Amino acid sequence: MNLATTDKRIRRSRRLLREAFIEVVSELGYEATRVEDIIVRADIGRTTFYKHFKDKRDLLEHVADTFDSRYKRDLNLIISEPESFDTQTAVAEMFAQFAKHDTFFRLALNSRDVPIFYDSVRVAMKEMLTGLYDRQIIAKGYRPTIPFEVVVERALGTFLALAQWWLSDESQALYTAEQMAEIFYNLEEHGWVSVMAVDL
Amino acid sequence: MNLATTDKRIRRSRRLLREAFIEVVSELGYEATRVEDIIVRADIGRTTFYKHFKDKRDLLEHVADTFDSRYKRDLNLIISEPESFDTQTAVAEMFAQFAKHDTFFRLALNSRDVPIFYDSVRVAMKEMLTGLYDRQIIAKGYRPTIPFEVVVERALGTFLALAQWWLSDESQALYTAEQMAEIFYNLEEHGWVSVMAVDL
DNA sequence: TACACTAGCGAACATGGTGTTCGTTATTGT
DNA sequence: ACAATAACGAACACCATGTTCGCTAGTGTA
Repeated sequence: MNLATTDKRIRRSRRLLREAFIEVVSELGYEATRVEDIIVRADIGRTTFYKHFKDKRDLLEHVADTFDSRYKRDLNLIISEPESFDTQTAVAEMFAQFAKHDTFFRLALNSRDVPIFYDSVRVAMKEMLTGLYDRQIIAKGYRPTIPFEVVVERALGTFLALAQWWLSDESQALYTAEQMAEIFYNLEEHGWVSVMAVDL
Repeated sequence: MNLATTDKRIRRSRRLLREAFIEVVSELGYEATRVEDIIVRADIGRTTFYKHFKDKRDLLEHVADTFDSRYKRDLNLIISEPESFDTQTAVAEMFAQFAKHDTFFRLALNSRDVPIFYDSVRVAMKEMLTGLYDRQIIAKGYRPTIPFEVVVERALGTFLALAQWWLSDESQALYTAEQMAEIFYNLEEHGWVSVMAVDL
């Protein structure tokens, strides 16, 4: 796909198409979105669209790749830094990334209509959590009685459920990324009762 | 949709279309499948297809509904029985249902290409868990500090991760449905460390 | 069994989105 | 300044969709 073109016109066209794609798909859903809708929104000629992309699917993958490389770069920085060996700090950084690219993540998590987005996010987050739990298990000499895979899948489910809720509505205003990480930590470490208060 | 028609021809046509749908979509994937492919495989006239279904999506939903009604009946019986007020017993019954209809559930949990199958299972399980957690929260006077919705979504993630693992490979031989329910209970109640042993 | 009903059928058709071609104009990198 | 080429719009062929119509064949019921 040769992303790093020098020609301004090419970069501009692709950027406009990416932006229009996210907008229109957010409104209509992937299936219902037509190429026509995208190029009208982007104010780009029909010919130009097909010069860059084979079809709607091709653009979808391009958009997914673009976002992937954007937050994966940041996330990889997080893993490599020594202070992120603390789980809570690392998870807080993950939530911060979600807030930073919230348009994309909101689309990815909410519409099961665009499975590629959801999957790519899922895979990236799973890698993160796998690394984090791996460290803890080694550090503390734990030995899983059920497959490690299942422990991670479960933590991933928790993380994505929290993230989805955090991005929806206006709940980002209620909790900071650090507070979300704390909730995640409590749920994982102490079970669901840890997020319950008791009425007298 | 009036599923229980008396006319043999109607039942036959719909059955042939359901069967053809599953076959063709398995081979080509949902997106790439055309109505043309389905009616050729089913050996059904074009007119007949559109007499029964609005479009490809409509048939998809009909197929999902058909599978749904096969296991939902059993699950609804579980909720209504008094002994299932105990969470662990109810969850064990849910695992037992997965084992009973394992062909369908294995398909639904693994196939990402036909999200509606996965979704319908997800929705059914979510209803179950919502009922169970609702009871516990009321019984113990708990007051959630994060949305009840998120607690349930998280439990659902745990349940589905365990179920998917249990159905795959031959791990059904390793644990019984009751033991899986115990693992689920420990994870939910006491956190992930509860399924870890410690090396000396 | 007879008969009214209607599902299934194929052929033909309108519709609408897809992806391509071509000659012209505008913008870019060097 | 200029050669290269991206963007453009209009026109087009193509193909899957979904509908219409007159006819045939299978079905439930009396």
